[in-house]
Amino acid sequence: MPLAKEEYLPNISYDSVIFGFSGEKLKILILEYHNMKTFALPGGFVKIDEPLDTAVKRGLSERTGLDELYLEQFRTFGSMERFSSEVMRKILEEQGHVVEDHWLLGRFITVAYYALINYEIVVPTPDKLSDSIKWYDFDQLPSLMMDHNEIVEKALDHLRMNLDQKLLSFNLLPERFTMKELKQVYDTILGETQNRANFQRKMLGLNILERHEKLFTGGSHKAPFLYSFKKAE
Amino acid sequence: MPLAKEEYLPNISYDSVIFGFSGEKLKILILEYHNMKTFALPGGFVKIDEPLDTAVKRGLSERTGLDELYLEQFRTFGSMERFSSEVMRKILEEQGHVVEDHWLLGRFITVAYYALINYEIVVPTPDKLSDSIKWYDFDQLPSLMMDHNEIVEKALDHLRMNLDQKLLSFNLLPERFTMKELKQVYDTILGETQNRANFQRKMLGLNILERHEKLFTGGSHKAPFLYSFKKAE
DNA sequence: CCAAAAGTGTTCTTATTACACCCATGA
DNA sequence: TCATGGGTGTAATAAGAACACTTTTGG
Repeated sequence: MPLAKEEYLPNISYDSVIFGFSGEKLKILILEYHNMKTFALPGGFVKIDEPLDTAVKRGLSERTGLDELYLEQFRTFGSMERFSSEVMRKILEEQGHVVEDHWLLGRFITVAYYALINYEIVVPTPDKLSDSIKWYDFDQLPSLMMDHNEIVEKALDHLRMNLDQKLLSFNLLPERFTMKELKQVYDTILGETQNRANFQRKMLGLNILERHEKLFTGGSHKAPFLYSFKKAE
Repeated sequence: MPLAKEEYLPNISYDSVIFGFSGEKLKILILEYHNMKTFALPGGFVKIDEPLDTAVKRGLSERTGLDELYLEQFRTFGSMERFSSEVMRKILEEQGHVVEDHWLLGRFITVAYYALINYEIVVPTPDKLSDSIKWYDFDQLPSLMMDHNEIVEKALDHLRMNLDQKLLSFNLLPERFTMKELKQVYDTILGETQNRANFQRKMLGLNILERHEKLFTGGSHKAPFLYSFKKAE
């Protein structure tokens, strides 16, 4: 029996905003409940004896197949407006659960996390209550259940802050990458085009990059250097 | 019956780091459990139908007598190490509660908030489980229960970030204040002395201050201007 | 007239920005 | 030798830090 009452803490959930990037567009992982036209962020619950962080990692690993994800907690949402038992009731009925007094119908306080990954190396897997999970372009998100649209906005605000220090942790780029690829990550996430020359100088000035051999692509132009993030310090 | 099981969400608590300032030292509000030599941050629990933010405001209002406090949520702590039922058991026994299977002995995920107030206008009131609550100098905190020392450190990190925008919201200074008083707030919270001339220029440059009449203290020196924060925009 | 504290100026240094220039590459 | 993209240079401006100078005040 999945989601048994005895296994989980009641009234506490987590929701995760999983940003995906692969060269050009910023995407977000959204799941859809079976036959419901109801969209939501991938989330889950915390087991009785499980650390919160572990619960989130477990849930994401199940849905993306990735371990070693860099997750950042950014906010906990606990208003009453965010709770709507009607939607949850329909979802449970659709699944054939006994609905009266089901613990999932209660009010939940949710801890929100975000992650950033390369969506090309991920095959999303739906959870027990939903039947589809897909990447959506960030600027074409459907309307999400409860306060999930608000959670996405707040997540992006946090992602944009101090991107420099975070990019090291996200394993978003290949081991070795060009300055152009790195700039493309910034441009997409920040939603604005940086100046090429100044971006290069700023990145090199941060002293977090190591320069390697040049990359010859066959294009009729100067070959760019490859870089990698410096290990440790 | 206080803290009845039916009234509150289980497994969820909040803890608050209440910074106090009044001219020179930064202090923190710490409570001590009866006869226990156990020190803790003031915290509390969320009622079944109560928004999280409201619960925190309620708890703080009970302990400081202040409403309209500006509270900022900064992190949620959910590890297993933070939970130690031994300490809680002793506290409950001391109060004469029936201890076996008490809901407060379970594992708690706690949402942490901080606030900053003028400690001279506050008479702290202990909560139901403790019998004393006092201001402690920030640099002379006792060892706190569970992970509360860690929570204090993290709170200070967040308080120090973007202090400019927050000072408006904290009702810390009197309606009208001198530049010297404002600088003293910064110096104390940031733990380092700012340059007087540059501080003045920076503050005036932020365009959040209104200049009023001069303050004549009787001191044998130039009288400083009084300032207030600009309302709205 | 003096000391103390407040206000303002000056200079030096360090980011940030915008744009120009030269170099390597393959067709 | 040309177009393309990549690397570096330069000048203008803005922001920050350090310190000096002048003004106001009461004794």
